[in-house]
Amino acid sequence: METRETGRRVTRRRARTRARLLDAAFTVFAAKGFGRVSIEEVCEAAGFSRGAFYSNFATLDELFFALYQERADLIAEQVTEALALDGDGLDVPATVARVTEVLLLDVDWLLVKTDFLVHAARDPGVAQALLDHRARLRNAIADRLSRAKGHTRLPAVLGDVDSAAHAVVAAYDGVTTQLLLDRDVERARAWLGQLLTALLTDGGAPERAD
Amino acid sequence: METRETGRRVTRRRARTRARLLDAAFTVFAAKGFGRVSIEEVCEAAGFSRGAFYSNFATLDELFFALYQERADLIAEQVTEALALDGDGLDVPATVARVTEVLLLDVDWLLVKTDFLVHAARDPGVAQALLDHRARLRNAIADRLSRAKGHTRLPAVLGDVDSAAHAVVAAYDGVTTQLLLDRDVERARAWLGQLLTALLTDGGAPERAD
DNA sequence: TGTATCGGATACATCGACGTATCAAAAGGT
DNA sequence: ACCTTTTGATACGTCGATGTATCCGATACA
Repeated sequence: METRETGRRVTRRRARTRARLLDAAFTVFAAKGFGRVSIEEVCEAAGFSRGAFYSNFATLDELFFALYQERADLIAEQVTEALALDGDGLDVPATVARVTEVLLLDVDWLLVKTDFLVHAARDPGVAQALLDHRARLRNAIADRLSRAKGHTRLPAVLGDVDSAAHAVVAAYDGVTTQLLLDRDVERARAWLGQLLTALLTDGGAPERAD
Repeated sequence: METRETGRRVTRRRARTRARLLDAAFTVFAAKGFGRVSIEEVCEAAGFSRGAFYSNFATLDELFFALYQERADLIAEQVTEALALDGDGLDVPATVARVTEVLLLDVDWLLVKTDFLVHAARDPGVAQALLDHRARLRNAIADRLSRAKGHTRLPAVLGDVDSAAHAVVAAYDGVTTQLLLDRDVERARAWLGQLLTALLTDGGAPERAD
């Protein structure tokens, strides 16, 4: 009778509609941009009326935040996995290729993510969430690099592995920007691979056994 | 409304109000984001009523586009200037410092620019304009690099100067993304400088005369 | 199966933004 | 100074989006 801690009595249906709303929101946001989407459009795309929305979210911002977090966690997981596939002996080109594939998988996601960036840039709370997510990714990369230390060496200017991880993220963001404009995923992947190789191997020269 | 070809009889007042509208728009867009700004807000910030707006622009998109082009041309000019200051013998750190200063001058501009990117990503025509602007910048950089060739050498993976110019732009975009979130301009400048140095000098090792 | 609660649909009132039509003042030419 | 054209202000009608209040069907649990 009480709905104290363990929550509501009915949760199966609720979870389903919430998920459907998030999925629909992703599609609609990707197509039109967060700033040009109304609550009603999202509901329509999900096959609900606005009642369902207001029962699950207070505002469109809230839904956007939930959507971002859901997908961002998914990506973070995939990246961590792609990083872990090698043993300790970091095969730079192969790992770079795997990670690149995950990061530049879906242009729609990049669109939504950039919308979210613009949104976060004007709201300190949201910005913090995004910074946290980025830090998580960076740490995964830094861990990977430091585990491989001794097997491969990094360029001098990038000093510690943290700087190197920062550089990787910056390269990713930079390539993303161009990709949003020309929509050429293959080229972006190749280009990101080249950039990361240049950054992570000493001088970018073809590998020498040492 | 039609815009006549030859003779506007009155242009002084018109030019002034147009400029004031653009300035006000910049402020308002930077503060709230393009997607959350109404025509009336822009007019109010400029000290006009909506009549003035509709007399000068057909839609908010049109104003946004005009605003972007105005400021982007200004930046391109400044960058070109900063690139030309050296003789032929490209002093990498000094030039990088100058360009970095120009590119990361104003966070408000970066906010507006990123809004514009998001906007362009969903409109092929606008995207083309942005791509053109980026190409102009890239070419200025590539020219600079090729003029300096023989004095300095580039890392092998970046091959031709065009790739190097691409890398510079990508680094800029990447650093911008982080800057939008943490708003630390000084750190961003230092970081961009470090990145560009790592990319443009061979392996990032201290320069050797060759 | 009964029943109390939950979840989503519907209807309604409100509000803000938009675009236009019209008007008065300003500006420029002569 | 006069007259014409431009330019920005005002007033109006419209439309879409929002949030809420209410209601009915669905769902879990006894």
